[in-house]
This record gives sequence, structure tokens and C-alpha cells, in this order.
Amino acid sequence: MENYSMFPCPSSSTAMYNNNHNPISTSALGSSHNHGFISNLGYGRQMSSNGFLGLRSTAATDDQNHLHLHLHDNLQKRSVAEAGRDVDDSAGKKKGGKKVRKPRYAFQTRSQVDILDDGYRWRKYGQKAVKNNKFPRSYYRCTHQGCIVKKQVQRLTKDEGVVVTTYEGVHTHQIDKTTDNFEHILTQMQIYTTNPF
DNA sequence: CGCGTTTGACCTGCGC
DNA sequence: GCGCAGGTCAAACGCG
Repeated sequence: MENYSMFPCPSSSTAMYNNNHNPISTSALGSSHNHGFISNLGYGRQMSSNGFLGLRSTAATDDQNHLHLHLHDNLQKRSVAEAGRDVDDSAGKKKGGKKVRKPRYAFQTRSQVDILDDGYRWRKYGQKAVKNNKFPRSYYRCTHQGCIVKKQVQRLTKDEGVVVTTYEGVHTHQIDKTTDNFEHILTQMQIYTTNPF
């Protein structure tokens, strides 16, 4: 749980569509806890070179900002602890028992499709059945040379319309699909939080 | 042929 | 120590 951050986003009741012309229903999204992180970035802006919209620092200050992730099912302490294991040598060592792990950012997206086109190219490297979840979790890596960003995609059992996408690491390169920008991404996804604060 | 997906085996950490 | 569950690997396979 420690290293997730959620990014509340202004919600809308407007129906949206993604690249595949599949509807992204936003009607069920809550709006009472809008902290407006996304809106601070500016619409139509190119993704920042660190590859994650310049938001990475928020995870490091997770405790201060109370940006705790509240996932419905299984993306909880176990997965976080496990994720630390595979952190590359460049980023994390477990000397003396202290592990340093990359921050992870989790989005909850109400979407008919699992894969959100965020402009980067991803290669699937695994899929696992998750306990207490009838949907498998998929594991993706960025295919850009030298980029070690990973993401996990999982649909919630309790709400089949919700897709949880967890990013780990930051991109070391520009976005691959230059036609995509943040505005485009927003047309594909709506992010909301279950945080009770 | 190159790239991406699938999938079972394997590895690792945590809880009991 | 053992079992479970999450995460990764890699060979096989499919597709353009």
C-alpha cells in the first residue's frame, strides 16, 4: 500500500469514447473528492520527458499528502511488497533489509477496454490469475530501448467496469505516438478515487 | 521474419 | 519451515 498514489480527476457524466470507439462510461464516477491533480498539468500538453506527466514526486510524498491508494480487491500490501523484488539494480537494492522501490501510480478507470492507449508501446510479459478476482492481472513493459517502465492492468471483480492500471517507474524517453497527447488520453479515461478523505 | 501474446514453470517474500 | 500468492521468465505460437 505504501507506494501507490491515486490521481483524482474531475469527473464528468459525459459519455466518452476511446480509440476503438468503445464507450467509456463516466456516469458512475464520484466527484466529491476532486483534488484536481490532473487539471494542473494543462490540457493538450505533450507528455513530459519523464514519461509520467510530471507527477512522480507525489508518490514519494505519499504519506504527507495522504494519497493512499484504496483498491477494491487485491492490489494491496502483498503486491507492493512483491514488486520490490524485481526492482532493477539501478533503482533498488535490498542491502541491510532496506528496500528501495520505485513509486507506483495506480489509476482506476471506468472503461470497457483494459488497455488504455497512453501513447507508449507496451509488451505484455505475463498474466496471472489473482486471488478473489475472476479477472486476471496483466503485466506490461515499455518496449522502448532502455526504458524499464512497467504497468499492470487489472479489472475489478466488484465492479467489472473498473480497470486498475498501475504504473511503475518513469519513462526515459518521449512518448512514442506523437499524435497522442494528454488531452487525447483524457478522452479515453476518467480517473476517480475511492478515498474517503 | 520480426514483433507481440500466451502460458506454464519458476522465483521470491510473507504469513502462519 | 511450509504453503500461498504475486511477479517474472522464456519457449511456443500467432499475426501482419
